[in-house]
Amino acid sequence: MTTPQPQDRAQAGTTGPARGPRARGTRQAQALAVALARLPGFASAQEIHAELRRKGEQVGLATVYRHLQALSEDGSVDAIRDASGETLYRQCGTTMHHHHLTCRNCGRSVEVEGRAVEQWAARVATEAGFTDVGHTVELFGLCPECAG
Amino acid sequence: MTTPQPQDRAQAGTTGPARGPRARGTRQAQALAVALARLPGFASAQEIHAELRRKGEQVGLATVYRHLQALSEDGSVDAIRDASGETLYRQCGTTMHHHHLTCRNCGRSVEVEGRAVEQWAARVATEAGFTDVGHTVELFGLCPECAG
DNA sequence: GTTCACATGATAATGATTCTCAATTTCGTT
DNA sequence: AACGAAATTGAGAATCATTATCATGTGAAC
Repeated sequence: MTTPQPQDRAQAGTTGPARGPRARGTRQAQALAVALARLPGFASAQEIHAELRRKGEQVGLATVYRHLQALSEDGSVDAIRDASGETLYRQCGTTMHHHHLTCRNCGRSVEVEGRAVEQWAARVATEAGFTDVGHTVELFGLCPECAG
Repeated sequence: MTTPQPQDRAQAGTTGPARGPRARGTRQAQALAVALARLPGFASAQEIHAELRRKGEQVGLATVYRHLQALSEDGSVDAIRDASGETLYRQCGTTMHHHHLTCRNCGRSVEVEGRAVEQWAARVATEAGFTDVGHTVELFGLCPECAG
């Protein structure tokens, strides 16, 4: 995952109202919440949308994107990018800062802590005189299941 | 940067002939080489292309993409992704494995070594039973110049 | 039951990247 | 110099995930 970084475009610093939906009461929001809770690893918005349709849920693609983006922004779900640049989402067990070891085949992932990395990043940043430094640290490999 | 990972699409394992151009003799390839050598940090393919045009070089966008991809594949240039997902390229001083501390404002970057990170990654991967593990580690911040 | 702010979704728009394929260029060989 | 096969180039079309539009739906407060 990535440490908080200022967004490029809209409301960069302004603590204005969030963009996406906030209420969890709608049928669509609940369906998405259930799907996310079941997912054992990272999945793309497209995959999650397809999964919802498969289960008979009537949810629009745009809505899936909107919710995932909103959830991602307030830290409810983590977002990473796969090798092809596609964004993958996952609901993690903790809200605390952590990283992921993700299977590049099935998406299953393990949450890992990286105290050593945090310290290394902080030291390197200071030495170079950079400020407001955030880091992106992701591990991709083959899980025991997919290794066979 | 990222440790070598199997490509998704074309010739995944086959040590077949590379896809992009190989000869450096063309006017376009040289112009790109010069531009890359001058660049003090990461820049997108679009930016590099624009820069070439600005200098009067007649080079097509597709050609810039092709060369950057080819150079990136054989390790001549490093590629990372910015916050918006766009790919940025840079010719680094070393071919050895390293990471970057990049200014998210001007693109200027510092090459940093991360022995600590490599070891952490290896340990975490082993503990989880994952194999063929690669990592993505990038630092983004504001350089001293852009901080003011 | 009326109202209204927010949520939804079909569809269009965006934008980086890749693909197509005919025209051009390179370079070793005459 | 000239030839010709093979590689390179590039304008424009095609991809494809993501975002923007905006008309319509919907739930909660009054």
